[in-house]
Amino acid sequence: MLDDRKLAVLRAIVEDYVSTNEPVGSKALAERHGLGVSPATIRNDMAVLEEQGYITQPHTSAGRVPTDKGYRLFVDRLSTIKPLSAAERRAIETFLNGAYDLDDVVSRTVRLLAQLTRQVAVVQYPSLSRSSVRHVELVPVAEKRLLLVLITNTGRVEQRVIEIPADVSEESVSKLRALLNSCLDGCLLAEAPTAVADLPEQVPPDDRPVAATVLSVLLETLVDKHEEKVVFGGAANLAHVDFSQSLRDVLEALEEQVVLMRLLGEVGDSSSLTVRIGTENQHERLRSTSVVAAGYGVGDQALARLGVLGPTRMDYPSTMGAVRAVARYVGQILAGS
Amino acid sequence: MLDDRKLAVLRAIVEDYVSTNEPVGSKALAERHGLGVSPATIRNDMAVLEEQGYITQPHTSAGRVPTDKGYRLFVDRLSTIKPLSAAERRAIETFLNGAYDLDDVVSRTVRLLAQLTRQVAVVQYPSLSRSSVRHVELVPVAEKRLLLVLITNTGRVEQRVIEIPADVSEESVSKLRALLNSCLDGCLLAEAPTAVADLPEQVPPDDRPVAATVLSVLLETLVDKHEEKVVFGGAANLAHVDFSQSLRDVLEALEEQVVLMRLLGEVGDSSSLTVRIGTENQHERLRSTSVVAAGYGVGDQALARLGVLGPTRMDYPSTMGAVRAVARYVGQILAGS
DNA sequence: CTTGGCACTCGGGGGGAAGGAGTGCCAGTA
DNA sequence: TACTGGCACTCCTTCCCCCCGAGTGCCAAG
Repeated sequence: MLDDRKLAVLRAIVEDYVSTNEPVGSKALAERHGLGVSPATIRNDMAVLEEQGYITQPHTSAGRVPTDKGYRLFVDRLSTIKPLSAAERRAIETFLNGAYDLDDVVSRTVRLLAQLTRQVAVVQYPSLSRSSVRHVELVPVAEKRLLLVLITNTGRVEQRVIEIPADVSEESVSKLRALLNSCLDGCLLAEAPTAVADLPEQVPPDDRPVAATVLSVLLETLVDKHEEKVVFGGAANLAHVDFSQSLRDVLEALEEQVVLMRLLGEVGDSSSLTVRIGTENQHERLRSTSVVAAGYGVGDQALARLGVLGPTRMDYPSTMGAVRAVARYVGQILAGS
Repeated sequence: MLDDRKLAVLRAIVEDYVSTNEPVGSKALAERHGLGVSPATIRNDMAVLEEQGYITQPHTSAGRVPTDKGYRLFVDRLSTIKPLSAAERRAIETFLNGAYDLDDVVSRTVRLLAQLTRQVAVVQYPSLSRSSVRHVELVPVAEKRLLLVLITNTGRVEQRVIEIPADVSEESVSKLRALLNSCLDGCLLAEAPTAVADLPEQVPPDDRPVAATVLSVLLETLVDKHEEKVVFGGAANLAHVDFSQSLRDVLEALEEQVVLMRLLGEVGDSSSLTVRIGTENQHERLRSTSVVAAGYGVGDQALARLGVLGPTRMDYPSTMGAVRAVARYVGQILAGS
C-alpha cells in the first residue's frame, strides 16, 4: 500500500513540520531531505498519503500537515526513541538524588520533566495498593480526636484526623497502636483488611468503639482511590503553543484530578511507554494535545505513571526518550529510599 | 488638590474600565454615572487626573484608563471591601469543612479561592515556626536509615529520611524516640534547638553518633525556610486575560517557589489585607499583575498567607472580600482540627 | 466654574491589488 | 510503468489606502 519512499516522505513531513511549525511543501521536501526524486514525484506521493488520511492541507494552496493518523504511523513505525545525552542523564540523576522525601521526589520530577521536554509534566503519586505497611502511628491531638499516621515502605506518609466517640487514655492509645503495628507490620496494604479482621477482639471492651472507628478510617484510607494524587507543572510551556482548542480549555482540563488520572492511563507494567495522540484522548478539551506516558516503579512492577502533555505537533522521539529515562530514574530513587 | 467630583470621576473610570475592559470616555461617564455635569466638565477633570498621573490614554483619540497610581487611590480611598453573599459564605464553609488533612485543606482552599475570584489563587502552607510539637516519630526503614516524622499541633506532618552512620537496634531507636518526645512535647518549634541542647548527654555513648545525626536533621527540618511551601491554582483563569507582558512570563514566575513566596509578602498579624498593584510588585515579570493577599491563622496571629493574583484591571472590592473571607474560614478550620 | 460648539487626531476596519507558495494535471521521456 | 518538467490555477497573506467615528482639547459664552 505504502512503499518505502512514501513512508520516507511522511517521516520527512512530520519532522519538518515539527521543527518549523509550518505546512511543508513538495519543493522544500525534495531539497532538504535528499530523497533523490523531483518535487513532482513527491507531490504524487503526497496525494496518495492525503487520500489515505495521513496528511492534510490547511487550505488549497498550502503545504501538508500530518493528521493524528499520520503521527500515529510515525510513532509506531517511522521513528526510534531518542536516548538522552550523557549530560542530560547526569542532570537527571543529580537533580533527583537531592530529594529528601516523597513529596520532594514528585515535585522535582515534575519540574525535571517539564524542563527536559519543554512541555507540561504530569506525575502520579506512587499507588498505595502495592506498598506494604512500615509503621502505624496514633497520636492524640485533642479531646476525642486522634491523628492516624501511616508510613509505607515506599516512603509515603498518610495522615488522617479521626473523630472518636469517647475520650480515651494515653495508655489505651498506646495499646491500640501496638496492636495495630503487630497486625499490620510488613503487610501489603491490599491485604490489610483481612490482617486486622480479628483485631477488635483483642481490645478491652471499653475501648472497642474507639478501635472500631480507628479501623474504619484506616481501611478507608487504604482503599480510598481518591488518594491517588496527580500533580502537574510546566504550564508556562503551553503559552507559546497555539492550540486549535483554546488554551483555557487545556488548562482547565489539567486542573481536574479526574482528567489528569485518565490522561496517564492504566497502570500496567513499568516498562510500558504509551503515546496517545490528539483525538485518541478521551477528553473533549484535549483533542488537540498528545500525551506521552510511562509507568514507573520498583523492579518491574509499576507503582504509578508519569508523562508529559503537549501539542500533537511534538518531537515524539525526544519526548519519549526523556519520559522513559525519567521514569527509570524515579523508579531507582524510590527503590533506594 | 482633588475635589470630591474628581474623585468620583476616578472611581467611575475604574469601575467602568474594570467591567468593560475598554478605555472610558467622557460622554459615557456622564451618561452612566449621573454625576450631574456635562461631558465637557468631566473632560476638564480628566485632564487634571491625567496630569497628576492617575489615569492615562492608550492613544490620543481614546478614552482613559487608570494607571497603577489610579488603582492605588481607588483601593485606598474610593472603595469599600465588598462582603460575600450569604450563599457564597455557606459555600466556603461547606467546601472547607469537607477537608480531612492539611494537604486537603490547602488544596481545597486554592480551588475555592480560584473559583470565587476567577483568578489565580496562591496559598502558603502554615509556617512551622509558630507551631508546637505534638509528637515525634522515629522509624527504622532500612539498614542505616531512619524515617523521622514530626507532627505539629497545626496538623502538619513533616518527614525526612535520615542516613545514619551505624545500624542501631530497635531498642535504641525506641529510647531515642522517647527521649525526643519528652524533650520536645508541646514545645514551640522555634524553641526546639534549646530544648534538645542537653539531649545527647542522656543517650548511651554507643548511640551518640546516631543521635547527633538525627538531631541535626531534626533541627534542619525545623529551621529550614525552604519548607515554607506555596502552591497555586486556577491558571486557566489567566488564559482569557491579555497581559501587556506575555502570558508565558506570568506562568513562569508562578512556577518559582521563591517568587510565589515574595508575592504574598511578609507574614504579619492575621487581620492584614494587602494589595500590591502592578509595578508595586518587585518581580519584573509580574509588572502587569496585582496581588491581593491576607494572613490567616489561629487567633490573631498569622501562620501564613494566601491571596490571589490577577490583572491590574481587577474588581478589587469583590476580590478583597473573597480573600478576607476565605482567610478567616481557613483560620477557623485550622483552629478546629 | 460650567457648558456647548468645533476642529483635530488617530486607531480600527473594510476593500482591493499584488505577491507568492504550493498544488494538480498533463504530456513527454527513460 | 514510473518519473519529470512545465504550466495554469488557487487562495492565503500582506500591504496600502481610505474612510469612519470616538474621543479629545480648546475656546468663547453663559
